[in-house]
Amino acid sequence: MTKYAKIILELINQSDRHMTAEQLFFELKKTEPKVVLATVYNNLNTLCQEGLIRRLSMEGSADRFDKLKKHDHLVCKKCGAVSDQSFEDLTKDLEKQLGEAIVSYDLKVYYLCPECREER
Amino acid sequence: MTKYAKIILELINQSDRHMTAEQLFFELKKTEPKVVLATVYNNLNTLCQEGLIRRLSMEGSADRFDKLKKHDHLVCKKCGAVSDQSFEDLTKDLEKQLGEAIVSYDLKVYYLCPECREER
DNA sequence: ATTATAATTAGAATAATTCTAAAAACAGAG
DNA sequence: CTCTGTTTTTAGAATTATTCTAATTATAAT
Repeated sequence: MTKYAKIILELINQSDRHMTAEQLFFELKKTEPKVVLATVYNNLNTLCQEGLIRRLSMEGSADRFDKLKKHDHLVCKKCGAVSDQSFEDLTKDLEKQLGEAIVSYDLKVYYLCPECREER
Repeated sequence: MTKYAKIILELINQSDRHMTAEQLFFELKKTEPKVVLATVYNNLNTLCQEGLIRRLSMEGSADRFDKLKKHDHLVCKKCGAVSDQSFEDLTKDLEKQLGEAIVSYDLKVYYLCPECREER
């Protein structure tokens, strides 16, 4: 594992924001000012391929990257904010039903986050 | 509802392919040779806003558009092929648990489609 | 130290999508 | 009908996210 890959992986694992490549790039720059956006993209791609992080493709905005630990996502339909949520009881069943053939799954639940709900 | 919006909506509702804007554009062109890609994008956006179709954002490829009828998706992790699937028993529970606050949800199950599995 | 291999950089290239301004189509009032 | 205002469509430039290519730098192995 390369230098930058290691730091990027830590950034993702330590934060519970769901950062885009660009946001990770800015974080990374704080300690590694020489790094370049393409490097972040490259490393994110290899980390995904190696199955060390998870890519979340979002409607209407750039992909976000997340730790592996299994969980689902609540996504605000209005502002796009993402938060973690576990629908364990349900997804346990899901996994059982799906069986071996399944590689993974992605459950996104869309709602209006508290802030956006007030604005209405 | 405008002329092209109507045809696009029909194309989506009549097919069970999960077409990208570009694929829809080529379909549309068969009967409406003058239409332009931007028009397809515009109409897809308004159809989505009006809640008449559903946008599926896919990992690593362009958004696909789908009819409203509630169902889930099986996505081949390798070639990206999308097919419909209903995990009704599970998602009924999901909806019950989620309750009022929820706008919608999106469940994608990743697997290896029969073709890709053979290739291995 | 020398060479081979892999990682990073810089920046051009690409793909998907949006934006802008002009042209065309349509709809209603006279 | 014909004029006028509004909406839709068009053409193409612009933008955003991402990938690619080639050169450079760093790392590891001999």
